[in-house]
Amino acid sequence: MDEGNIISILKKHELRVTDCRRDVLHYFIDSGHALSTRELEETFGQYDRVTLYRTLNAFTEKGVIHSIPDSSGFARYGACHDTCGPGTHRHDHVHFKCEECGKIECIPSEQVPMVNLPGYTISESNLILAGTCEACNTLPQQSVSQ
Amino acid sequence: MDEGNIISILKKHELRVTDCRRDVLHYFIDSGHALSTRELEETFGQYDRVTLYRTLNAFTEKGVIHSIPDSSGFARYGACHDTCGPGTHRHDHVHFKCEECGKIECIPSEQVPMVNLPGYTISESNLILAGTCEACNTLPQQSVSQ
DNA sequence: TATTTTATGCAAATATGTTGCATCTATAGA
DNA sequence: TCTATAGATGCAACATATTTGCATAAAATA
Repeated sequence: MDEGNIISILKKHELRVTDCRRDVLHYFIDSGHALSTRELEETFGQYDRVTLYRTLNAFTEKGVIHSIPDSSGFARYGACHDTCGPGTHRHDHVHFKCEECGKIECIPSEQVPMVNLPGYTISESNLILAGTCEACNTLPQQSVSQ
Repeated sequence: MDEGNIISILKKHELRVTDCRRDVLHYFIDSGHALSTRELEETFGQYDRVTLYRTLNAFTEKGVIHSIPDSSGFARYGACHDTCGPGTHRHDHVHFKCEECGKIECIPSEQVPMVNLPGYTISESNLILAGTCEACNTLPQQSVSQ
């Protein structure tokens, strides 16, 4: 994606355009998988850890990215769909976590089923799948990166 | 649940019966919601933090409890169904997280849908719902405890 | 360009989770 | 019931993750 689009996404979400935010958003959109804070720290050593954390929080609050439920205890994030905005966040996602390579992919095509729970209000619905991804099923054993 | 049942559950899962394990398992079974490590530390101040972490890991390995995917970045745990054991863990769960009171409930009756992803092997399937629970929908505003 | 609002970097604090080791205890067997 | 032993506990220390305060720098607005 080109710089113009990156900038317009930031502005649309009421975020000031800074180097850090441009670089991080670029990376989110171009990488096909969900990102851990660890991976972001390693990728963007030029920015302070604190700045990266604040960037992630700002992006999450404004609906640019969403945090992904994970039982490993580390926060993970993925880029939101175009339809997400400050007040119009689309709250249903399907994610697949590969136990071999550790990568989490967003599966956009699948529909998260609606569940009926009388008395409850459901605003968000996340389906988390885990197993072995296509690449790891095909290729020989890969190194595991949490 | 009475002490005899607690002890038999521990033994059935190849776990030595100790005070800490009895108390923690009791609490898991009697509380209707999923527990954070934070809540366990606060509840069981008489036991060392390390012991509680090791208890959680032992319970998880033996299939007494399961960790619950959560986007907040904290580990959460819930008691497993009767069908779970050291080698026979049921790897599909539905959980509901209330945004008001912060509690996570296990919804045992619902079926997690099977998703077809060609080339992928799916070994686990978790559906995470979020919104407002029945109690918070009925009662006036409650305090939020993460 | 001047002003204001917000982002950044650094230091430090807090939270979360693990490891090593000495000691104690639950369990099984004599 | 007593004893041996594998495993559980507590303590100290470590490792990593995340947040907060504050001074400075930069972006947006007029």
